[in-house]
Amino acid sequence: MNAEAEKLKQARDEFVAQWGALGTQWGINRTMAQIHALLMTAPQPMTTDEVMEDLEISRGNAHTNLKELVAWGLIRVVVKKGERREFFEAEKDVWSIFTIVARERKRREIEPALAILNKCAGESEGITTPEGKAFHDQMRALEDFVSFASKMSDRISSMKHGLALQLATKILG
Amino acid sequence: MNAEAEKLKQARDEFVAQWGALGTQWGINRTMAQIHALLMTAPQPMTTDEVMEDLEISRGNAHTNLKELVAWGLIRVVVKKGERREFFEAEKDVWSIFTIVARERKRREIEPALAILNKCAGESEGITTPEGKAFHDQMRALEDFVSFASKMSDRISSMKHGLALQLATKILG
DNA sequence: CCGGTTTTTCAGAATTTTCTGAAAGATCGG
DNA sequence: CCGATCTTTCAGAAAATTCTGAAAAACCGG
Repeated sequence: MNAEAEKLKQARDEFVAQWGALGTQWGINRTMAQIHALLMTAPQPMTTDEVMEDLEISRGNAHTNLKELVAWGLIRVVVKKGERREFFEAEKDVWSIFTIVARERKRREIEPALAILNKCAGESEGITTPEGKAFHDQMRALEDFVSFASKMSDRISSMKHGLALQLATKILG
Repeated sequence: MNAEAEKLKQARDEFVAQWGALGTQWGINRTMAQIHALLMTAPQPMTTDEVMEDLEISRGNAHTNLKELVAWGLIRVVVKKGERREFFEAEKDVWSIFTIVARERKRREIEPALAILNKCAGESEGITTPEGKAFHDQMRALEDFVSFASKMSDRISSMKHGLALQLATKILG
């Protein structure tokens, strides 16, 4: 292997390792983040066995996390002519990745929060004590804000990349 | 205890329990989220012992998570005249809570990501193979996007609540 | 300084999450 | 239908995280 290929391999390995460590912070498990990093920087779609070998993980682990990434929509299954094995390929466009992650986070973080707030606000509706009133108001304030954030997230995610950028320019400018 | 107080207690207990469960999804530990929920809905600042008793947790656990919440800025220490014990009080304003969480998430999620991307982009600079070029481009694209998101987050967080709402109206309208 | 109170720390226990490896299930060409 | 290949599942192992409880440290009025 020549010097350039060696340098590339090193940089890529580092990216995969570090991205995996970072995944933990994001509430995503290490392996899933590593596979994602690996596929995002793979020149070709990869098989389960290649992923296993590259990351030195078990088949079960590779399989589960590959399917999870497919469920998120961050990677796709690719079938090749004359090949029975499945190949996996990552979405590489950053705006697409962003909208996918935003959608998933909304589903897992925003929507359950809204449900709780709405329920608690409802249950404390009409209580006449000062404490009850304060609690109710606090729930409503949180609910309003979260609901508002949810709508913003939808709106931005549904924009085309260019349009979002244009909006951003206005905000940053 | 009368019916209204009972109803309130139930609603609040549910909020604390559910918010705690939700915390897990957010990458925050259950106890920390529960304490936060408890203090956000407390009519008065609370002591460590009150928090312990209310959530049925150990002193060590209560202490560690209270201090962690103080470090985040989500709660404050309050000293009362003639009292040696510390009391804790939560920030209740939703916009303040949002900016604190946004700032912390940026620090823990965005900044480390930027560092990795920048390093890997640098290391792969100037590699002439097609794979090397593709890797470098991917790193730069990710870096640009994350850096951009970081700036947006700063800009929005530093707005006054009213101004943010005004901007939001423009986006949603 | 003393005795009482409150805060802090941390080793080991408990719990939760993730991973392995092997077995079972599916798919396919012949 | 068979044998080969690939995919899926899952019980138990391993690892990571969180919690307890008790001891140590800090603090304070007198």
